[in-house]
Amino acid sequence: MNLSEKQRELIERIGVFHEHKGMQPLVGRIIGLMLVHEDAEVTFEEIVEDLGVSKSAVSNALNFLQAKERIVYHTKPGDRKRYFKLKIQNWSDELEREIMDITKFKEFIDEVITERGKKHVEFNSCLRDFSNFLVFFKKELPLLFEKFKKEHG
Amino acid sequence: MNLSEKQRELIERIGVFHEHKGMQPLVGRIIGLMLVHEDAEVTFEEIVEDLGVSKSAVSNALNFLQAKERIVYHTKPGDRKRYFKLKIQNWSDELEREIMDITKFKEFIDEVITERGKKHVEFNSCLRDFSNFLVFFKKELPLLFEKFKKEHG
DNA sequence: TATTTGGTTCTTTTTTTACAGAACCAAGAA
DNA sequence: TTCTTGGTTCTGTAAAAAAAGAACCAAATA
Repeated sequence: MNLSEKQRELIERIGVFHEHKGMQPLVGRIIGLMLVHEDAEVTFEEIVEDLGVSKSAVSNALNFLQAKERIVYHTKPGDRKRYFKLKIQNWSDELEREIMDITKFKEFIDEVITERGKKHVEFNSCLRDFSNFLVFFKKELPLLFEKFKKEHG
Repeated sequence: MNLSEKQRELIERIGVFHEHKGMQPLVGRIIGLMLVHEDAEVTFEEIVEDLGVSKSAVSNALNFLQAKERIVYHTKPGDRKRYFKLKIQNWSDELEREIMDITKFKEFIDEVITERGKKHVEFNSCLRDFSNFLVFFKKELPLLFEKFKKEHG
């Protein structure tokens, strides 16, 4: 698509952001490219050209993104190319899942609580407090998402 | 402290959980050890012995955890050793920060919106929707944390 | 049937991460 | 003053992650 310097740099920053979430560099950059691309969709070879990476790397990255349900592709009649685009409709669900994953730490805390001796009363009580907070949080979070859906979308 | 097989295994799982957040393996295991340890605090050499790792690795990991304000240490009179423990009191603040970090993605979306052409109306409108959701979410999240603090702690 | 296209898979290479080991340093203790 | 202790720093290295490259495959085309 002949990206401007500004676009390239934005793609890089979006890439780094996703690296921090544990994604591999190219995966993040592909997300960036799809966001920035004027057509909002890209083909396999466009990625290879625009990001200057190998076919194998692109193949793996795209399959990963599909497995994670972050992208989908469609095809056009008489054209064997796949046109990939982001599944942005489900981003709020994605966000909810992501936050819920963080709260899975509660499982460990509870296990620690039952496993620990009674010795350190204050520490144990801190752990219980946080566990209780997570119970509260896990209950409230979905309500928050619903609230928005009612008020808006 | 002579850890049981069960404790070791729990430490490993807590370690892996933290690896998924981008921490390096040893850092996660140290957090696990501090959680499981009956004294709720550990010394430098205890970590070296219990986790079977080098002094340099421990030194780096502990300095990292201090820089991130995840641990603190105190000393005992006539004892040069440092006793490290988790700052668990601030875990809910930590969680709030962590979630807020995720929502920083809004900055990129907004930048993408201003940078993109008007061509793909639906895609653009999806982006705006999600950006608006994040505005809502960033406003509501702190209220949720406050709500708990009022109702409980 | 041979060739091109779009993409996959397998192996190799490069790069980065995570840690080990040794030398080192400062503060007490002997 | 020398030695020990608790910890740091620097350099090397093993292992893992990320990507390259080439061979490959299936579908469509010539």
